[in-house]
Amino acid sequence: MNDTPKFRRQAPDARKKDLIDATIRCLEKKGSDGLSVRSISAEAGISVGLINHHYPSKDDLIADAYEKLATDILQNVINIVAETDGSPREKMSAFFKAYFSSIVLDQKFLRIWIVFWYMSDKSEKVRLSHDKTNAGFRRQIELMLRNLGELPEAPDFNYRLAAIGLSGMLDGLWLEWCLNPEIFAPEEGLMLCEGWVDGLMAGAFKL
Amino acid sequence: MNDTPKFRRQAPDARKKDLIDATIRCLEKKGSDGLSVRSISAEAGISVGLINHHYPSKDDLIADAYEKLATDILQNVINIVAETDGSPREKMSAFFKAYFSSIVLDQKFLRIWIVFWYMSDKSEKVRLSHDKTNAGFRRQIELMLRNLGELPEAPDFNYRLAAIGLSGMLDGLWLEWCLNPEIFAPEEGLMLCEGWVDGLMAGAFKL
DNA sequence: TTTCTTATTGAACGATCGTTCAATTGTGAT
DNA sequence: ATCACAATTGAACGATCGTTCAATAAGAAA
Repeated sequence: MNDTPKFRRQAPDARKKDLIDATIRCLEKKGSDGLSVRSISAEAGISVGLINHHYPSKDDLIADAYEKLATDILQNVINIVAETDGSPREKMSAFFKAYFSSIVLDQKFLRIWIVFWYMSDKSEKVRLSHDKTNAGFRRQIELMLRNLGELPEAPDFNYRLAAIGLSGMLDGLWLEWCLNPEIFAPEEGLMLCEGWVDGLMAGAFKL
Repeated sequence: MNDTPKFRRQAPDARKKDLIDATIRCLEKKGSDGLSVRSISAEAGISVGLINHHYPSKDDLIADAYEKLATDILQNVINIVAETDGSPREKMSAFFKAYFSSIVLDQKFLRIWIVFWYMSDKSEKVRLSHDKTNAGFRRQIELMLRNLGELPEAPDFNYRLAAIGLSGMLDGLWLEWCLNPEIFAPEEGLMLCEGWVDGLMAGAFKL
């Protein structure tokens, strides 16, 4: 009679990938209102029950989505830096340019991040995803600063402390721009970070 | 027979103050789990219905609590700076010292702030409280930078841009320290900010 | 003491939440 | 073509949410 199937079966791994993507899309579009299993399953085009078939709880899905999105964003930036041939200083500039583009500087990301942070307070799983991705970001910053610091013309400075300062400034500017993009332009944020690194290389800080 | 009253009446203003305080205490203690009217009313020692008698909705109470807490914290810092006699540069240092003390740098505040940010996405009222208090913070930073810039030995720099850079660094370090206090010590954050201002006054940045 | 105002209570309501599970059905293996 | 497995469905459950509102009673005014 009716030979159009009511649903399509998928292998667990493929379905989980779909669910993760749907979760990210859902949080992008609806923010904290997109956090419910019904909202996510509607976005994924599947029934409510399927989420708990593939995940022990909603929190595990959120944690996976967190890790996927954060890793993707960082990887996008890293790829752009890797494609740039040049000195460590030029690579740092390439990093800033990518960071202050819509690859990172996008209000939808803060909208999602707030939900992740909110969930981190409730769920151990989400907090673990947070810690892992945060460490990856800081490691990347520190690596670039180390390459800078090993140049012959570079003054002595504390790599760890410099990485904290720079990622603090990056995070802070990202946060503030997302909270209110009218306060300053992305290029101004970029200029502030370039200036900070110039100051560092000129020995203006005692680190 | 029983002459101990079942409850004590309070004037609306006094009761609202109690509710605001209870909300802040509740969010401090329980984070996002302390957001419900039942949780808040239990903390305040009153019945569930009373909140909606004094506030049209829960969001209005949250917005009031946001504004109260943010204003109080900023005021505490301003008071300490005001008590400090000295040059604009010394006042800036007093500000940093207060900022990197538990007056501002306290994990419980981020826990509360995440709830506020989370609510900002849902409630226009909460977002207004956020915008207002954020502007007050930035205004204070810019004022101190202006006092610095008007010194005869100061180089020319853009006050607005400098305020964005400094408050970005302050916000970012606050956020990162609260997310994971083991990454760096408060004194290190203070040192980074002092170094940034020293660089600014030495003309290391082109702002 | 009596009256009147209104702050306060707490049960009730409808909505929504995450999760469960028996029934269904797509799909590859036989 | 048939079987067996398991991916998928969707109704149902109990918990919790914010809000409403009729009943109550505290406390000032008369």
